[in-house]
Amino acid sequence: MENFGGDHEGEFRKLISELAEGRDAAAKLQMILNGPLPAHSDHELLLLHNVISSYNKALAMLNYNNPYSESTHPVPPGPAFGTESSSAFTGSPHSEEDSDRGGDGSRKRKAPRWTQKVQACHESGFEGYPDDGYIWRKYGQKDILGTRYPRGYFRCTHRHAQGCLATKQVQRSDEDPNIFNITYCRNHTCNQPQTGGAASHHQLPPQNPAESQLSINPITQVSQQETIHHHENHPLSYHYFDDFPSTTNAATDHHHRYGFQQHYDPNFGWNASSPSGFGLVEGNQRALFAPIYRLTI
DNA sequence: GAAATTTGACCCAC
DNA sequence: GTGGGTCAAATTTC
Repeated sequence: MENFGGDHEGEFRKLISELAEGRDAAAKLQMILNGPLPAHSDHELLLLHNVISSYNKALAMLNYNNPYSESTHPVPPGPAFGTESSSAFTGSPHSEEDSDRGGDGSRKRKAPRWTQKVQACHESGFEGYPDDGYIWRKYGQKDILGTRYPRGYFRCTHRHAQGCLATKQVQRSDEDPNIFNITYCRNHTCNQPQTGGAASHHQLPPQNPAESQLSINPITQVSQQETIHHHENHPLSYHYFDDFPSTTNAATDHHHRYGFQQHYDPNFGWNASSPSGFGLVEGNQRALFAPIYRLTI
């Protein structure tokens, strides 16, 4: 934001801080309204939803133009990018892979990573981590030192067919088993169906924030519920929660459309075998997810 | 039978 | 040497 040039860094940060506080407050209110207490009208929820969305968009705009951010494109992806995902695949998978291997053939890479914390708020005992619109295939699971829950390793199901190198790691939070830490690595380069499924309504594809910045869709962004953390070096850390109107129909439709499968693991929760661990909602159960993004490049 | 998951082994960075 | 990430064979599911 050009108005924050010169010596206005403090003002800029203060402005974002105020916006973030407002959004947090609205988010808390939304969580209450979405809680187990008697249902509130859709109109009320929609209004609140719009408030949060406005905060988010303001923050996104400010941050995008933030000259003080140490990250070139610090705004992480939002759940609403699903339908826009294909246009965001601008990265070169080969170059990423090359950089991953550091030129010496090493499997350990330093590809950009970004972490999404997803809170599964459930009323019925069902829990899981949200669909991000992509179909993942689990290729490993490991117990991580110092953590209570194992870490699951997923790769894009089109890895071989289309050479998509996107991977993600899913691990339950020690502090709150309802929170899943999902670390994405590499953007998708495949052409997975994103339209029509529940995913496109709830969760953005796991795009590297550094590359998805320019594809913000303010319309779909309205239906987000997430908390955003900035790059670890970024002075700001803001959150926003947005409604996750996971209707039963949407979830089951997605299930049928993509052959949705999940298995419950007592340690790991819902283990998704296909569309990326979406919190399957059955019957009249309603699930809310609050993703938390943190760029960890 | 095809596709996905599980799980032990292997490789590599620290 | 240790821990994290990936591979690949075995197993399971559809």
